[in-house]
Amino acid sequence: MRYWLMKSEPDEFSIDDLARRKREPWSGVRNYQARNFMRDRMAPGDPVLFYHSSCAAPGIYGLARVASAAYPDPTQFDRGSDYYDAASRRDEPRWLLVDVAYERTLRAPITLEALKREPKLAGMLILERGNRLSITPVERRHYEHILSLEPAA
DNA sequence: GCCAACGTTGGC
DNA sequence: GCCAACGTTGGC
Repeated sequence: MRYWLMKSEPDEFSIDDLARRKREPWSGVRNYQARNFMRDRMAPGDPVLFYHSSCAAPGIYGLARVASAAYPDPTQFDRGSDYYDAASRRDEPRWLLVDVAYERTLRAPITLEALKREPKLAGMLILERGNRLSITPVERRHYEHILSLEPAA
């Protein structure tokens, strides 16, 4: 089992949206490294940290799980979609997605600011300078430490 | 295959 | 809105 962090802009799709939908095809990934993670490394059941980016308080807002194997992202063939890719062919799809299932919303978000303050999280990809990858693997010890930062119920 | 130009991401 | 960082594109 592997652990992951997946970014989403809450204006586009937030943890609350996922809570309503329960399960969502993670469409729109247009980066080869992120695609390869989904294709080669992700497996159903893998835990996911749901991260809000490009917002007032970026950080981890909830927990989810990978809910399918990778399969072709239909938006790449949809001319009306922002994610349309004219160069991708149906017989050889360039972009893939996985379904993501809602697990729960954190009692309080663990902000990027808070993550940066944790010496034990040094080396996490999300904290590395210039990292823009929308899907990153997370070490188990980092995942567990992050959960330990959640305020008690 | 190099690399400059360009586009995008995402924190601030 | 700015801009640093980084990925992609395309001319050569």
